[in-house]
Amino acid sequence: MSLRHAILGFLSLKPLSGYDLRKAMDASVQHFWPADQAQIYRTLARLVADGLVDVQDVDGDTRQRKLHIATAEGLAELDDWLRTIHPAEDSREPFLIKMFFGGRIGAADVRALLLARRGEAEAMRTTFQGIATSIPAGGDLNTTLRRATLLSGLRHVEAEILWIDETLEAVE
Amino acid sequence: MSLRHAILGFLSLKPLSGYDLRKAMDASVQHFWPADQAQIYRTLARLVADGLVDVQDVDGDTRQRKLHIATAEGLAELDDWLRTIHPAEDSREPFLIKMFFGGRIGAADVRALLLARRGEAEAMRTTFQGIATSIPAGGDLNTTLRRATLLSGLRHVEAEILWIDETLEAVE
DNA sequence: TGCTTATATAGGACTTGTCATATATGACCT
DNA sequence: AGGTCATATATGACAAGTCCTATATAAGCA
Repeated sequence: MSLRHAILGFLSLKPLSGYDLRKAMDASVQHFWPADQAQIYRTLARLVADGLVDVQDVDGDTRQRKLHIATAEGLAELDDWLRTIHPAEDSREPFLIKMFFGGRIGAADVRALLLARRGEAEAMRTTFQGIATSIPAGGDLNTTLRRATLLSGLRHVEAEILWIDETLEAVE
Repeated sequence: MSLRHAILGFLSLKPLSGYDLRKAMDASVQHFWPADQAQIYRTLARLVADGLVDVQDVDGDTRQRKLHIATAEGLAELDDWLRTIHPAEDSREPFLIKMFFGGRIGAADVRALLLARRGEAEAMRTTFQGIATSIPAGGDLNTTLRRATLLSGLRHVEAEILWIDETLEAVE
């Protein structure tokens, strides 16, 4: 249920419409929290119902957007969540299921799967590197942490590429 | 929808009851595909309805278990899936959302989150290392690939630990 | 003027997975 | 004989997310 808190996080920065929220998330946290448009609106509605977010219709504007503002309770809830130490959630890796039963399809086909994945990982590495170098190290805490979320993605694709090469060699 | 294929994979090795399946999955693929008991039984029922798995009641046995056997179509479906190159799925990392908005709670609390996560990652590294060393390298394709799924987990926790240390330093 | 695109919100149907609970029996122990 | 544990299967209620579709308006362009 982290979308709730991701949304509260964005609203803690400034009031946003559902539409803006979607764009903001796509532009920043998409690689570790891809958000579905329908889900954003539904979660927003839920947050409003729970009193963690206020809505304000914008009439003076050109568009009929609904500005969402985090309430004091919303911010308190966000900070509580941020400070809580949650155990790591388990991840699902369909690709590893394929590897686990790869014996059925033989080494050649397994190599093809690994190479395809390697290509994807390389592309992601390039993307992450490009964005990461655009954020200089040594900024304030916010910048440092936002940079860190990117580096996390980068470190994991790097590890993935290394693992693929290692596995490719083992399958040889 | 990979549980379907994970199940087909296990049934391709030998017929199993839902109960056995759960134990087999917990003992081998749990770290990349944790399976819920209810979900296993429901998916099994679905596979039977789809003609990919046959059921056989075991009467002679002490227990009233239902042996599940992959049909020819089931195995064909499994192999098709194994050979298909699927694009990597996006992962959700609640922890990174916390990092992204960590500026709200300050460096000290962020460090606490990172250290807690580091502890978990270290524990997982130890577990993975223990199991990985029990599987010697250089076996047949099946063994190599099963070892590879473990090494994948190991490489990723290693990367995670490195990233945590890097981030801890940046937050200093 | 008409076409397309971006803005903006929302509901329906569905899938996957989780959590709790129900049920029943055989095995083992005291 | 009674209690507990492992075996074995299954359902109900729910949460979270995906995909598709509907709706409406403003902006920009040809």
